Amino acid sequence: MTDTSDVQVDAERYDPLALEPAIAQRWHDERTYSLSPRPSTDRDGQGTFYALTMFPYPSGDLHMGHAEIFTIHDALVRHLRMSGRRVLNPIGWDAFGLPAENAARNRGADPKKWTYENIEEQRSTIVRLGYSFDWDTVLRTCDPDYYRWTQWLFLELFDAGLAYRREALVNWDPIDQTVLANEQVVDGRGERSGAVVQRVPRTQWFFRITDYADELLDALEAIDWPDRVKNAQRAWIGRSEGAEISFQTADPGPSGTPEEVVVYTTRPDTVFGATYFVFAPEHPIVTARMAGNADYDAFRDEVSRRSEVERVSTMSADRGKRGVRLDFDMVNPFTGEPIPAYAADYVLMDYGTGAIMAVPIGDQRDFEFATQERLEIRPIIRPTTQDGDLLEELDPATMTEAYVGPGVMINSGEYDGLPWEQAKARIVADVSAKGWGTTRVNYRLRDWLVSRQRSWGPPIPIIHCATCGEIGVPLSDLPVELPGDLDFQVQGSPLEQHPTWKHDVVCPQCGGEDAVRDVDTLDTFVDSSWYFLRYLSPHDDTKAWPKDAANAWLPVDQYTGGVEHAVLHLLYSRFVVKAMRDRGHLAADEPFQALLNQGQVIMDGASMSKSKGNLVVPGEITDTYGADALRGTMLFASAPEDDIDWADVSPTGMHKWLSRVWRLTLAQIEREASDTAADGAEVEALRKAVAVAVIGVTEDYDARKYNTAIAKLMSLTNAILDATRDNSGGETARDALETLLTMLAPICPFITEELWHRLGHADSVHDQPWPTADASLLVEDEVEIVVQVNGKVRGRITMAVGAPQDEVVAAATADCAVAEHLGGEVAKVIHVPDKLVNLVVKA
RNA sequence: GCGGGCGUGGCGGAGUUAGGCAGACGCAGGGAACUUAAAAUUCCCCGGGUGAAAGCCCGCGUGGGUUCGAGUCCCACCGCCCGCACCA
Repeated sequence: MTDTSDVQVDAERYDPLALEPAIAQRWHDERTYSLSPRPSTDRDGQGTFYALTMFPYPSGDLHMGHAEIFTIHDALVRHLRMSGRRVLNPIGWDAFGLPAENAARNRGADPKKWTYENIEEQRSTIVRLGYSFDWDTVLRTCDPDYYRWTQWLFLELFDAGLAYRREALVNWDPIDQTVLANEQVVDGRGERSGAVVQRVPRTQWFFRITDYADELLDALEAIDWPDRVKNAQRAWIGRSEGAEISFQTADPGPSGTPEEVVVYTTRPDTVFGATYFVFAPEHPIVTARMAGNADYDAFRDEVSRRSEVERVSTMSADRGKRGVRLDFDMVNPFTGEPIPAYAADYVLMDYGTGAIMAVPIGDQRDFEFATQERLEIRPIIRPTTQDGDLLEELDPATMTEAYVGPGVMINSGEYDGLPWEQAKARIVADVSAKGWGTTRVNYRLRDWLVSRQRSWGPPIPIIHCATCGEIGVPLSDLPVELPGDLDFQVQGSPLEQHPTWKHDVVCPQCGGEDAVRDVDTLDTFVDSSWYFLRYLSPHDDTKAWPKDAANAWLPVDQYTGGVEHAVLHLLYSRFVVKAMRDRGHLAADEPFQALLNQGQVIMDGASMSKSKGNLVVPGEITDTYGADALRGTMLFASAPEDDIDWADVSPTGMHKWLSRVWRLTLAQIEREASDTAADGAEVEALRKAVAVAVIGVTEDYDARKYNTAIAKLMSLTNAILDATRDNSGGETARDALETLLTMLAPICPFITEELWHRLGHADSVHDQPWPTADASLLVEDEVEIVVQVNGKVRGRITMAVGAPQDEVVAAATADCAVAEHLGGEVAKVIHVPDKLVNLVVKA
């Protein structure tokens, strides 16, 4: 700061730090942006807009990523309000989760206190940055009056048969003694402990999201989301069409009759090439037959324990496959031949049926395993071109990879000579006719594992009764509250090891005392899968949300957030909405109609982190240049979807521009106060500049292109400067400034509010209607026409609007600069009226 | 490997929806005015080559194609980024 004590300053300097905090606090304390009437009482969807931003996780103060998402979102929201929409713009916190528990475990913190302190810190930063949230709708997923309804949601799904318990292989961290979510496993190791994660069987709760696989896939067509997110969900769901075919064991087996084993295949046409058979190592038929075989147990244990690490650490193509020959054969139903059975790590128990017919000629994985184990590779297809012309026969002795192209069947009995698509259809039909199998659709998507051996989450509201089994806690007993005296220093789950919590219960159905609470909590993604519904009535203690309000407000019109949730939160929320729709609690098919993925804020090409020493926090920028400059800098840097490298941007430049706006406005007020305000010679140019700016900036706001909107506002600022350079400027200059402030308000809410008041307005700039342009100012009598010769620009001429082609050509050929290039006869003329004329000359 | 996206000045980026003046707007840099000086502010220059200048030539990853005309459309290739990854 310069020392101004002995310098006479003409005008007050722009000092955002002096004016922003008071305005920010007033907006918060007076609930300036609360929606009234409340959404829960609103019955009319007309003119309403539900703007949602992914709620923050309170792991510390706000970081630059939060500032980016909120800044984009707030510009959208403030613009919509000025355009006359009633906007629901809620905020809350995704407040359950692992970091609070880790803070408790490592530092002895109380997770509740730790969480609420972080929330308060984030809240004050959000307020300071001027984000216009509705402070009446605040929710925290760790509040009992929120998770009460998360538990209700669980019980709804339980009643519907969509929540169930079964044994599954889960990620087990042997150091922390706990199950980890997939996203907590990085490169096969526990995110926190660094231990190699094991796959262990455990009985867990699941949501039956696979019931909705088809709808989750098909309904993507109708929502306005970025393609990369839709594609990620399509890949995650992974629909494939094929057939199930039943094979039999070659021997009678324990029961005296051959056992049936069903395989799934997308290439039933290649069944004659199935020269061996592979089971997943955990397949029940194999484990039954290999029981007591210590070598096999060792093999199976090693495969299941190491598979996760290998999956991420090695390219699949480079990795050898591990398998063992089993002591029995299977029979290929089409050839009647016995084929050897194997168990191998490349067949997964939880996809398809956990067993495959192996066709080395036509499947790369089978080809690799067959080569490795010296198994027969039988050609059953002769390659053809796409058009069906025969190519050379395959020679297994010299092949280096499986053949997956088109062809006609050979060595395939009655199907010989058929093109492969026809063979596929015939074989599928015959499989059904003979009772050997059926067509089948399979999904990569697995059911959603929701239970966690954690203690900072909603307890699963189930009581296990020795007599009645799994019984839901009655609604009147919700919430099942977390005890306040958990000991986070214990090994394993504090909730499970609490002295009384688990056993202090009777069966709600039979009243029996031989009952215990479920000691697991729900995944934090369950909390966030429905919070956008709770925003409609966050304090209602009679229901999770009002159905009619949900029908009026859903789907969310615009959802803004990071792409890291492409297949987790965004898929889970879609499932929950569809399930709740089918339970009759709401009408919408989808939670989020439109999605905007903002880019990341990085530093010097790398993601920011404390350990890299490249961390910039919003507070640092706000304390130097103010919130307006931070917001403007972020929006000006690039389109919302693109990453921002903070090393490349300039809050100084933004501050300089805002200072210029400040000075121009104060100069206008000065002129008006001294009665010298009169428009100068540039008045027409300024009026036109305003009209051009209004049209362009409005288009940019509608397209969410805030970077170019700011560029146009800067141009308008320059036009005002030019028009008032001689200290002239009356009505027109005031109008231009007011238009500028109005259109800048969604981006820089503080300086615009302050200057708006200084210009003599008692109301808020944020309550002004969005400006419209006087289009008549843009009607011209003359236009500049670009003259090209053979497509190259050679000159420009000024013509009357609507000038006919012959006049334009005459003027163009008369232009000396153009004439120079007219070496020959004009063979052709391309005339785009009022824009361009291209004279084509023969060489 | 499969799927998706992106390549424009020293830098961030405009322009790509609909083919029609490439480099808007800014940052960084250079010069000037004002000032005792500095800061602040204001003005000028700022893709490469050539030229005193006007201008001319080249230029949007590379190579082709379509077109009167291509950063924009089509084909091939190169590079980078992001998903998924033994899913039968």
